[in-house]
Amino acid sequence: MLKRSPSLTEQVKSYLKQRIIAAEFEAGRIPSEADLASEMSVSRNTVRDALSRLEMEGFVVRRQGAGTFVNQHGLLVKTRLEEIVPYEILIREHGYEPAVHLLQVEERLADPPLTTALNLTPGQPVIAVQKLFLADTQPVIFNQTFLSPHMLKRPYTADDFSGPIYQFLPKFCQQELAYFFSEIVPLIAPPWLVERLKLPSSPAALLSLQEVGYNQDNEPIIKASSYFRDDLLRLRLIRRQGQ
Amino acid sequence: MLKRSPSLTEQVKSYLKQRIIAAEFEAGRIPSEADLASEMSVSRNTVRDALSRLEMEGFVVRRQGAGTFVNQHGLLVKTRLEEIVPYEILIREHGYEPAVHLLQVEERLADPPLTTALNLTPGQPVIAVQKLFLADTQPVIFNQTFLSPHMLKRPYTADDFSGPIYQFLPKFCQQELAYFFSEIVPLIAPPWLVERLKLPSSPAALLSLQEVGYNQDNEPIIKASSYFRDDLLRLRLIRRQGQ
DNA sequence: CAGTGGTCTAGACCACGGG
DNA sequence: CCGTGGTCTAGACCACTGG
Repeated sequence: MLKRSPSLTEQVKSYLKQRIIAAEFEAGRIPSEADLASEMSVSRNTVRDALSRLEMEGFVVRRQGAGTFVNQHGLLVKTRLEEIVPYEILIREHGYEPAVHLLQVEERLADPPLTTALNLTPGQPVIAVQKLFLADTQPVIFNQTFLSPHMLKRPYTADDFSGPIYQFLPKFCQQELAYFFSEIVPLIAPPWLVERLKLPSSPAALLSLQEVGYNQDNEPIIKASSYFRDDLLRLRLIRRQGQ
Repeated sequence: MLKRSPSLTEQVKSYLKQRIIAAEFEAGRIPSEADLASEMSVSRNTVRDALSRLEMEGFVVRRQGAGTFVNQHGLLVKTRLEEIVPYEILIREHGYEPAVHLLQVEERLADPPLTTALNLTPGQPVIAVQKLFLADTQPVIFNQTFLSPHMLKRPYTADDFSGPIYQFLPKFCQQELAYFFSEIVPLIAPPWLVERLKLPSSPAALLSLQEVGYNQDNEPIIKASSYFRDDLLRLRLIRRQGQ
């Protein structure tokens, strides 16, 4: 427990997470911050940072004066929408075996809303990537992603898009995806989505995520639309008091 | 800038937020952490905590080696789903004048799913509260909240439910709402919702939030279902890399 | 290279919980 | 009352950005 890079805080966090998942703590009670600090020979602040993140993620609850405890409810639910997670993982955590079909990778002209969202000049092309995610052979997520080819630092083939876009970006564009800005939109599946997702009944309600991704310099770099079958997947979220 | 409670961090945060909104920073550049610290005579850690929160909320971006900057994109969007915010505020920030109709407050028997969610024993009653939120006289949110009457420390009247439930809880139950655990569900409005929300067309897609609220002791205390007209309101979210 | 944010430490005091 | 988490300080070193 002395290396750098994962940060110390990160190491402490994953160590504790591991012990929590292994149910190593009696009655869900986690040792005091001071004890953990001396046990791992780090400062109490480092332990506190790690515990804060675990609390944000719903793994523990802290009560002033009483102690820190495992959050049984939070443990049951692993996938939370406020975190960017590969859709494969989301599918697996719902109990299905995930698969991805790369449907299409093509360059085309950006339409005006896309031009605005990505800060392009009119008439510029975009790369459009379409993917279909399966859960145990059933289609569950349709995803369409757009990015500007002028970010590319080296040539690509369609196959390079088979993984998550935020793994493509560092490799081919020397960009990092810092965050997504997402709108959650319910909709009645239009015919083309009924067909793509092989929806059993129609009309069917779908959840859609309309998002713009930003890099570290806070510039919009990708636009993505995803459509979820809600009968097989459920998006979850922890909401806290603001301020 | 020396009082206690709100915490120093909180004071620094709202001071900076204020200056950001007033666009007081040249070219969106925020002074260095060291400068801010000495300017306000607090430690750099306190400044950093405040900036971290502002970053989480999308108000600023930080770049190692470069500096801290106002996030223009984040400023445009004020209401974020991961924060518990009164629906009135959400409606106002969408540009409408909010209003609330308290439709019903009644005690009834808890059905089995509710019994499970709130950890009740079968046959126990619950208080059911129904509210309708209007945006400029148009119905936009229908909300139904359930809580167990055995938490009540003193008698209530229906009117006591006219504000947000998390203002009722401290007063009447000596409980604090720590967080909501929420599922986001799209649905096709059933007839009773078409009627309640006066939906102009049918079938219409709605967004629904199915949530369970927990207190500081991590016990479930309320269950709430909300239904949003998505043509008037849009739920937004910032998603970041996990880990 | 100087200046920035990122991480970590050691120590202090406070507010609250529960016995 | 003691032990817990909550807050804050002062100082250190590192990694990175930009000129």
